Amino acid sequence: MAHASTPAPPETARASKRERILRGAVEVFARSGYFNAKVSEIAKAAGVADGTIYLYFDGKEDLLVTIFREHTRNYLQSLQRELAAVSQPEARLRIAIRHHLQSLGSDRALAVVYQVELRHSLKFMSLFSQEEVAEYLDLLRRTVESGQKDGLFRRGLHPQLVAKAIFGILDEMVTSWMLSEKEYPLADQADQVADLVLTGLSVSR
Amino acid sequence: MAHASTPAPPETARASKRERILRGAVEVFARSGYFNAKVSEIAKAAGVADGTIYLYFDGKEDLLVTIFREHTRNYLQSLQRELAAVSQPEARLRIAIRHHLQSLGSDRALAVVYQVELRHSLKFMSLFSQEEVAEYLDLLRRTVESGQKDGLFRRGLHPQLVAKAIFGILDEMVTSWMLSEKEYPLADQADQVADLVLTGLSVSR
Amino acid sequence: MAHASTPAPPETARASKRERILRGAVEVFARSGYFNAKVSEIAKAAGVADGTIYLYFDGKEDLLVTIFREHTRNYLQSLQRELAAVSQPEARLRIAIRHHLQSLGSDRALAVVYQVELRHSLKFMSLFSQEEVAEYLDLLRRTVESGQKDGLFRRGLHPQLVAKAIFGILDEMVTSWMLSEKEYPLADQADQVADLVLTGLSVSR
Amino acid sequence: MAHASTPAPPETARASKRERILRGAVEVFARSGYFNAKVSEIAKAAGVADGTIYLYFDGKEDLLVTIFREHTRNYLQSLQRELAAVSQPEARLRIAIRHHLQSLGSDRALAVVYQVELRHSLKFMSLFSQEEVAEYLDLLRRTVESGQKDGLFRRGLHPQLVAKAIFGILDEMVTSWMLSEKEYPLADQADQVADLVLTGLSVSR
DNA sequence: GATGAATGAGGATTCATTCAT
DNA sequence: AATGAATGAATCCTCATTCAT
Repeated sequence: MAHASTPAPPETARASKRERILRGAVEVFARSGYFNAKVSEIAKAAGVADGTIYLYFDGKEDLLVTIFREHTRNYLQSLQRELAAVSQPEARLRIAIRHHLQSLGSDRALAVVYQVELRHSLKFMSLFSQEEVAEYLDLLRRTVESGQKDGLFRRGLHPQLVAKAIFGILDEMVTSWMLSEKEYPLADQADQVADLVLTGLSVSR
Repeated sequence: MAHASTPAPPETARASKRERILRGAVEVFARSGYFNAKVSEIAKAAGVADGTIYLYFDGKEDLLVTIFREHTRNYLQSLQRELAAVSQPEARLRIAIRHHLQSLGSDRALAVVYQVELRHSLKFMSLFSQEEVAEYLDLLRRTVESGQKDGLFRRGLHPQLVAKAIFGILDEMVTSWMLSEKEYPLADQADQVADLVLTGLSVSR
Repeated sequence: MAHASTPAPPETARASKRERILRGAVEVFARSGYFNAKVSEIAKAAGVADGTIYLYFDGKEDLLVTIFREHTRNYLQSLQRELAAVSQPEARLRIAIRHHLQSLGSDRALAVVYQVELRHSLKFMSLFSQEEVAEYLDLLRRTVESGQKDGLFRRGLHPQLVAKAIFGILDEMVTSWMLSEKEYPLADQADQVADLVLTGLSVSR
Repeated sequence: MAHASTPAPPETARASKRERILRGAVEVFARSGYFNAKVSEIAKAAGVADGTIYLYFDGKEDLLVTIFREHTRNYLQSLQRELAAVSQPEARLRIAIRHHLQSLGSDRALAVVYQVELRHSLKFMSLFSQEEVAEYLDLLRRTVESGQKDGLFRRGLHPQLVAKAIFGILDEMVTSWMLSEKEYPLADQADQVADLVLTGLSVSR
């Protein structure tokens, strides 16, 4: 496609350089923490020169924001794909719960960035709770509401509160797993957690 | 009470200086974030010279650790005092939930330190999840267990998981409140949250 | 002598406090070096409060200057006392050489202060070469001159140069001993050094 | 000589930056003393940014050590070159004496660093008396020994002691010159000092 | 596009000195 | 006279970012 003569970083080389930098950042942030992470360390982990990072990103902070945005977007997209064909509220919650635990449980470094590094400051925390995460909470809330409307879930519980509670439970599970020295697979808890949540939501007979 | 003339920095002057420094640290950490907080800013907030901080603490990090330890200790002690005379598991959980939301809901700066600044690094996160917090989780777990044994709470739910879930829900409520731009009193949610939790635990009829 | 009622630091207590501070300073300077020595360390070594040092001295620098001045004065006085009854130039040089090596060889901490700490800066070096030390060099020079006049010492050697040479030799012997890990008595070299010097000065037959 | 266009900081630019920093350090150490010397002053003297110094050296202390090591190495190498073709012990000593006085006498700032700043602490003093300086003393000692074996120098004098004495005399001459306010050329004393030493060593007739 | 040498702002901490008691 | 808590000036070094090549 490129008929240029000289170097001509093919599309993919460029893409992979950007990805390598992001991956390097995830690993270095997870290992050292955002504030202690050195840009030069990230460059080394990515196999590029320090200055190269600034060709792709605005700086250290932009790396963190980008990691958050891209992973959250991917996360939401794949979740929505999985939910597309499922309308049953209970099943939808089970899928969401498993998806949450699987996504972060499959990449400890990414989990550390999500559970620890992204909460470095009020600024990031706000970022965290806006937009994408708000959308995620909304998705949970609507599912709860629809379950209540269908008479599947107990009414009387404020759907927004329930959505936050589910998020809080999942968040705590991930954090707890991430800090644990035992190496259990996080997704193994999906059924238990789903049982807990659905039991809590279930209509008493 | 002291009739002596000279003795100088009476017990309380010294104590209050220490407290002023800790309070200054809470406020500056909440405002600027731990890493961006300048020791000189804390000193100014406390009304002491920069160097004075080092007469009372080992450094910036020690301030954060001390804030955590002392508040958590106080928190646990006052909770245990409130629970001393209460044996009914439902009532105990209601008290714990309200206590949690009240403690952090009455001091936004402290809440920021707890929800954000203490989670700066894996190191602090670990600190956070050890000892005092572990004791707190344990208290919740034992209450759940005793409710299950008494037939008040649904069996089949793993008590440790339930304890984590309760903690996760509370944690999320505090974070959500802390980040919210609305100024609602956090403790007002105590009943709702307690209902949510107790409903989830209740034995179906 | 003091009929005062209360504390009444008797003459000697005061004197000894001053001496204790100076001795503490010699030891701490020798151990840590002048710049790394902390005033509070000296106070501790002397068994007084930090502030007390400032009742007796103008500060850290004054301590070093005072140590130098007082020891050098004592040194010169005792040397002059020993030389008072001796007129023979050879004997006078032998006495001076032994006296030099004995004085510093009997107190390694003091030797360190003299050979190392006093040479911290051009300012101290100048102090070192002025006044008392100049007087010492002069004493050596006059002895050499008188030996030459008497025909005991070879003429043709510039007396001032010889005096500096003798001082240089002695200085090097002290430094070498001070740095040596072996624990030989420095004064044992007095005769050898004196032989060396006197041989060099002796008239060829 | 280099026809390449881009390669950037040519060997010499880099080398000269390093040299400029070292020279700046010599001057600032001589002017202010090691402890009072500010790294930023050295950077200014060298015409580089503060941080640049840390690209070439480990820190302030490393600068002092490097100055010492490199100058001493150069000194010894040029001395050995001068002595290579000279076997006569008297001539060898004359050359060594002149070389010593010339080297330090041609650079007052360097002399200050050698005579004053390097003796800041026992640690540096030890450095000073190890390795290179030990090699220098050895060279003097062997020359004395060989003169004694040849019957040129008086026996009965301990060669090691004589070597130290020569070093002490030279050291004192340099210090004395360095502190003097008169601006006499130090090397002018070479013959006088050599006469003094050789006279002292000469066999009586 | 890529490099990496150079920059220089920024801050935690130490410690000599003061002074109220 | 003695204390020692308090002060606050002073500086080394790090590291995110730039830009000439």
